[in-house]
Amino acid sequence: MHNSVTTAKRTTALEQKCLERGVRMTHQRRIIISVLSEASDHPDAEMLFERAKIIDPTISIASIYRTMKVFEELGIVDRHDFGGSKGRYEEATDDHHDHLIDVKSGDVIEFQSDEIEALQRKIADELGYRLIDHRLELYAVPKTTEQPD
Amino acid sequence: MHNSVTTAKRTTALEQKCLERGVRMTHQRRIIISVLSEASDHPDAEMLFERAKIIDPTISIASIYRTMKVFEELGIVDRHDFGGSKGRYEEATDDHHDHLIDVKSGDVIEFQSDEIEALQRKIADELGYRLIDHRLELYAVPKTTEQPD
DNA sequence: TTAGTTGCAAACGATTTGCTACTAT
DNA sequence: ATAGTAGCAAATCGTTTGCAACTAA
Repeated sequence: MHNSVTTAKRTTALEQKCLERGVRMTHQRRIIISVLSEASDHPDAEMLFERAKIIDPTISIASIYRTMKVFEELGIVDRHDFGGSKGRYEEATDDHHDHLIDVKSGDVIEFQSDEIEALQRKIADELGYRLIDHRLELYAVPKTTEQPD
Repeated sequence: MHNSVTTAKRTTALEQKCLERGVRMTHQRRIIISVLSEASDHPDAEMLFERAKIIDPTISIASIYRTMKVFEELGIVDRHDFGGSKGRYEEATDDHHDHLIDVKSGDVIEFQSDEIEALQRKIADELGYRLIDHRLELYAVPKTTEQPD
């Protein structure tokens, strides 16, 4: 009968945003939206492709790439690269955050620091610039895992 | 036996570092070192290739890529991507710095902030991690150039 | 109805690599 | 002498695109 209320709501919100901008809500896009909303690990295109194929094995990798591009433009997806060669995606949220990459496990942890944001604005300002965007990634190892070299 | 003293010294220092690690100092590598040491604009592989060809037109792009990889491993070159699709290189310096990218002109400005460095370490620490490395890029527009949209 | 979207396969741009001929040590 | 390196061209990898067949609006 009713699925998870939150999931239903969220999906509708994204579909809404697509329709508003004249972007059609296709079968494939609905699948991709559901894959994205279930992911918390910043998947790359191939991971999205694999997960989408579970739902509909006829979907193509081209649709993943095309849809990610459309969604990026709609502002409902953010793309990162985290140093690797492939792009990685996450559903955009209203709150800005940066990433800490656990270099042992590959895990990505999101964090937020108003202090850093303010400092960045201040630095740009002092250099005579107005900050438009930024990218901050911390590469780190867990303290508990730490071993003597 | 002394050319420009500073250039000679620096080149020697890099050559030294290569020899120490069993990396041969070839004609092409010497050229690439000189191109690098003259660049202050974070050139990509193709730019390095063009500049190297002025000195010796027989050099190949493969040597640029191979040498950059070797130099990266030797720690005498840093590679960035600054959001574009191609890697961009700079001679490594002892002092750490981050980059502000002027999105109007494409210029890259280097800056240094102990405050930001400290804050990053603190954030990692609070998340239970020890900071290994980081990447910070500010994308900004000049205040003076600023126009009403 | 028709403009937007799909899957496919070919094209792409940046980078890497196998090979055979050199060259620094 | 010989291990490392060069240039060349072909290969690879992630991503994009032209096209003809569909499909949401």
